[in-house]
Amino acid sequence: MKISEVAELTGLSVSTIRFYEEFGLCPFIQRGADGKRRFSKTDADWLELLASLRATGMSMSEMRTFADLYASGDATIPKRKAALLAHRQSLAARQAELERCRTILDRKLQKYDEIMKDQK
Amino acid sequence: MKISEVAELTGLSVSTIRFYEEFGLCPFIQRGADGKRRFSKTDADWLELLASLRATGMSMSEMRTFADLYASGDATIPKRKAALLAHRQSLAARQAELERCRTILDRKLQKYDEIMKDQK
DNA sequence: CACTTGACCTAAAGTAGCTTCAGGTCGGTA
DNA sequence: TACCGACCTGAAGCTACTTTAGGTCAAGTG
Repeated sequence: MKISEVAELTGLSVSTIRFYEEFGLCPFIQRGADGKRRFSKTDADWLELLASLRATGMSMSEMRTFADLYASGDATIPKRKAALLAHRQSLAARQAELERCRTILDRKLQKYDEIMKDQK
Repeated sequence: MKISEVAELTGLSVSTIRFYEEFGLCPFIQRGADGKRRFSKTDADWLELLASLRATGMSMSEMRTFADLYASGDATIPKRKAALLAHRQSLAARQAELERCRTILDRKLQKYDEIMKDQK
């Protein structure tokens, strides 16, 4: 798979994928004889997971910790599971926070409606 | 109201509030004779709204546009309402995206469970 | 009464997470 | 053969803050 295809698939930009690789988030990417990156299905799945973690607020350094576990093989799966469970918790908190902000926006919209009604 | 109290109230840091003022996001902050910022209830409410907008992904430049409308008085309320409605749409999209990411995490957690079960 | 502490101030530098740019190498096509 | 588009690297630029350095002032303490 080419880098542009993985970008399409994951929603990450081509630059971001290269940036992640340089940062050590995807350790196993092979190169063809032409020097270009070749992504396996596994690589693509891994990047999709990284994209979800990033989109839900995991920091680069946490992601690197997670990637280091990934690079160390299946023995680290319990640790990876624990990390994902913890992150799921923080995601729930983030979702609750977004809901809270939504009610603030909605209240503000209501106030605007009242003001506009009064002025008529 | 002191800056530290507004920080407490809004969840913004003291530095962020100063940064927002310098950037022109809160035009009406008065200073005491001692040179310190004094926040009215209205100022605090405005910063709370800014905090919600920021937390839900509005950019600084969009926030400035919004703040400029705010500074121009009640005549701009219809425009402000339109801006908030548009932003509410993008918030909904963001929430949907978080849900999507959550299912990806959950699927991954399930896979981990299967692998760990197989190994026993 | 001197002294320290703590909240505030400004201006400037540092940071995270990307994106954009400059400059170069290929393989395919008109 | 000459150009196009996708890839490459390394470095600079950008956004939204945070941290640091250095200073003022009021209040509390020995």
